Amino acid sequence: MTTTDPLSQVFGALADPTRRAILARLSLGEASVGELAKPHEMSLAAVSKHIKVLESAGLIGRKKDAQFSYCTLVASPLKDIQGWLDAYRKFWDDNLDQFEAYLAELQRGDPKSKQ
Amino acid sequence: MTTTDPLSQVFGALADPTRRAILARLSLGEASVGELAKPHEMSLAAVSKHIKVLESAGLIGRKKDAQFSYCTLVASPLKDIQGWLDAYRKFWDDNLDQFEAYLAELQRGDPKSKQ
DNA sequence: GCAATATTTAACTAATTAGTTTAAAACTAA
DNA sequence: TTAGTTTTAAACTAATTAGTTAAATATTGC
Repeated sequence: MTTTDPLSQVFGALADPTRRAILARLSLGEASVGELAKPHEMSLAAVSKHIKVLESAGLIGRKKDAQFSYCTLVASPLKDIQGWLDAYRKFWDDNLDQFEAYLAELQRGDPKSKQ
Repeated sequence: MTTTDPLSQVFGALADPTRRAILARLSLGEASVGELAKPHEMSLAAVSKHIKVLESAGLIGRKKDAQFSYCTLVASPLKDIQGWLDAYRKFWDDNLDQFEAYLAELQRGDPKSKQ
């Protein structure tokens, strides 16, 4: 990810299981860096860096309280990904597939489709 | 992306604007490596590598014909991403927000929601 | 002020990535 | 067979990434 366009940053941030696990944890509610680090086997500093990547991508927000840094999920970049995906949904959406098959049948004049 | 889990591979493949442009082109129909490379300023070899990354992630399929290699979009990994995203949709989907608010109102017995 | 806690930064290493140019491979057509 | 076309592979460089440990920073409570 040499480029810095926002979508690449978000996709890049999600391209790591530790970071996705952090987001999954945050979907249950805010947590401090230490709490987020606990389930992972790497050092706290490593998790701190992962959190920074997520923060740079806009996927988490932070609130400092005393010596703690509380993280919260920010979903808007995920919505952007959803928007990008929308252009491709027609390639896998079963309902749409069926609809297209139905249209194709109509064009062929296949009698099965007429009842 | 040191890890090799499929979701990380797909997210990683999408974390590059050249590769997303290639997918966008393929959404219009199959194309050879040369055709895919034409709009990009980098060398053909570089585009060939990008295509390989997309192929490894399962996002494109290939069909060899004479000296040409024709690429096609394979959308199933995008469907997997959609599935992953689904867990987070509630954090940004306005309709769902409204639906939840509606449910909450029902539970409260708020008279406004009853007609 | 001092000790303890929470987090980040610095310095470093090893691996990966994205690109280059050049060469090789596979095929076509004359 | 030879020349041209398409694509991939090899060898290389420069930059980035993911991790480490150790030190620094910031805050609390005594």
